[in-house]
Amino acid sequence: MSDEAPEGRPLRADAQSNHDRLLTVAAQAFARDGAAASLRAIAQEAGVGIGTLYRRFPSRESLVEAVYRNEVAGLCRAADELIGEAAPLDALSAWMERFVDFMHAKHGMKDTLRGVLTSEDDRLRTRALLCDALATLMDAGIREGLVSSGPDPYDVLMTLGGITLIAEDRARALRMTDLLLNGLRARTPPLDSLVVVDGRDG
Amino acid sequence: MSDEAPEGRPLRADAQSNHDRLLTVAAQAFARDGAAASLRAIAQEAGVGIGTLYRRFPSRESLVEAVYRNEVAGLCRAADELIGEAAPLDALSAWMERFVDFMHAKHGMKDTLRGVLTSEDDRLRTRALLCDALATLMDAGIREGLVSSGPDPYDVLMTLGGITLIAEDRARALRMTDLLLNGLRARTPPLDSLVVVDGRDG
DNA sequence: CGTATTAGCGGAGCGTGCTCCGCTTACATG
DNA sequence: CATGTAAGCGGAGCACGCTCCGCTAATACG
Repeated sequence: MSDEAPEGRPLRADAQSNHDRLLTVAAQAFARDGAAASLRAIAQEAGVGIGTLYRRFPSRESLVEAVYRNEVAGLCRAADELIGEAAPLDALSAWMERFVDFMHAKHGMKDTLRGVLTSEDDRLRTRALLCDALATLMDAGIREGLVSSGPDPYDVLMTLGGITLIAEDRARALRMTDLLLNGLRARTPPLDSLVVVDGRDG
Repeated sequence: MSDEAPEGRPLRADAQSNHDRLLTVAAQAFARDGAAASLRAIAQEAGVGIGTLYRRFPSRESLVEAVYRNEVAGLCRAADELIGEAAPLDALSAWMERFVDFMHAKHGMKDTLRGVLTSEDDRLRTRALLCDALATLMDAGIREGLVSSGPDPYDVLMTLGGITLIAEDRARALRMTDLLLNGLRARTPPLDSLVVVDGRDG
């Protein structure tokens, strides 16, 4: 938990220790109580004042993001592995499933996670990380002509995020993901290389 | 504002009057302050206690839903009109655009609107209304072979809802909607009625 | 009209998120 | 080691959402 190294000059020793303790306690609290965990209680359990918590993590999102940063990073790394293991569309599908499962596991943190995905705050690098991972997966599909080159990966990520935000159960989320995936597929073969032989009315 | 007629025995006269006043005041408050409008303030301005507000509208969603019920009903009615006016896919696209605009206008009410869309509460008929409207639009497309018959309209509505929840700006929401629409399209024309005449490599 | 019943009322009260600012103390410097 | 200073601390305080329950008065009925 000491792997946090904020930019700028290093934190004062006591501040760093408080920071680390907050993260540890917050991780436990979120796991135990869900996103509804009281920030006041977290601060108290970590032995700091509520003011200290808010100075270090100005928004609930920033705390959540810090707690789950490693997990998200793992999700992003998985994209590269999947590309090596499966056909592009399968890799894309599998990654989206992992994304859904990750978000689903954070049950009750939906409002917070929306903040993570949409915040303008540059310090929240998570969004950019996810976006890169998805772009990599899409590119692999585009190179093989299986995925349309039109859609912006960011839009796709947001749609995926929207799905996980609103879907109550995993099964529905996966069906919705399929819908999205279908929308991503390139229309093959190209229309102008085709002709109708047995048209039964248009 | 007196068009509210809850099921069961009619409200006592004073209760009905309070109910109506709450709706009027809430509509103004939401328009003025967004979803963040203080329910306490609304109750006070309507001249009732906070307890009364919560008894009549147990959740924030239920109040929001009541305030916007008419608007949503109009949106649903528009589906039928659009079917008469435009080709199925265009009608579907146009309706989705109206949906996006409606939600966008309710800026800041995203958490609340998610509740309206996902709540299990049967008294919130809004979701069913929207679902029916969307199903009608999809059916029109299915009959002409333009829309895939696979996807459940509810899933589609949820995806649309997810898009409007997470998209910050209208343009992005519309691009995401296009993605969804693309996922809904039937693969036309049927593959087994086609033959490649001028394939330039797959 | 008089009365009983019960639908309806309203605010005290608890726990929440978040801000603000006077106090404390770790660290650089001599 | 002594000291100045600014980085850091922490909780009082405010407004909020929501619940609970004793009080009030509208209505049904004789």
